Amino acid sequence: MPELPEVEVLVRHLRPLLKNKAIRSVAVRRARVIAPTRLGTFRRWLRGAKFLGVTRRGKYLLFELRAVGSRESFTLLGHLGMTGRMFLAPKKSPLPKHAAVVLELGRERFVYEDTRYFGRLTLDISAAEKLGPEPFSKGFNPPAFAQALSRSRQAIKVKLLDQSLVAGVGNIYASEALFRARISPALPARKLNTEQVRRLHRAIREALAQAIRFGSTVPLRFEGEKRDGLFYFGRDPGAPDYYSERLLVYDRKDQPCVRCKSPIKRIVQSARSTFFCPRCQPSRG
DNA sequence: CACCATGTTCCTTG
DNA sequence: CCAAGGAACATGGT
Repeated sequence: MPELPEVEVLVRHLRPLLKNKAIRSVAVRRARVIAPTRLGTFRRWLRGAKFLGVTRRGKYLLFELRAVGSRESFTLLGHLGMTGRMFLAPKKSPLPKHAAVVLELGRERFVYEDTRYFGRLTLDISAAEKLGPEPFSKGFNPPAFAQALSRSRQAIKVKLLDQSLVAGVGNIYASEALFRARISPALPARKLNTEQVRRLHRAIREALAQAIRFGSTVPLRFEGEKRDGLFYFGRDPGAPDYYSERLLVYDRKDQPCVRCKSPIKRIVQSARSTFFCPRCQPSRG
């Protein structure tokens, strides 16, 4: 369930639930997800520590914690990879098959589960320090964006996945932003003109903001077992299905473009699917 | 069996 | 040193 909007919605959900809760015990069921932190180190730092807050940077979750009797706080870094989930569940509730880390909080437990184990929950925060600007920050502006694009011959769609360019855009919202900006995903990054850079800058913000708004509005079930193609969160049974109105091009191969009715095309770039409308997003023009 | 999947990192090549 | 491409990681759905 990754990409910035999903992480943002999750962080807003977890923040009040975790605030001031202390970790009574730590269970690491899959050591790879805490790497490169060692098991002993991980347990020593977390056991007894209290959650002060939760924030987001790109697709990362930053848990601020403080050890008992200490005035210094430290950061636990989370990432959901492709299939990660983080949620609170009642104490002794059945653990999912791929529960990777479980933190006992008293009446409740914090569960990080991840089917493919591509995600992380670690004390090594170096990955988050290499990220580019947050999409809603002043640091992400058209001139700086243009400058960053100007040195790359890569297709703009591929370049958007580079987290040092702008943090948080993933495979879904890269296609969505390019559709909104009416720019071909195959256009080399350095070929975008000033107007296109402006449109793309705006489209990225709009695609992400709209998704956050959507995720904040719809009832979500964070501990869900199954993905539902909606937010990749679980959803309450019977909740209305807004999926058809949510994503404009992603996963819509052969379906009519919402703007011009031409069939949406799927291409592969750097071994990943890209969806676009060949008429609204022409290679030239 | 084949192909697909929301991500990042490491290794190689130019 | 840098940019770019591809494999690897691990599991499940269709």
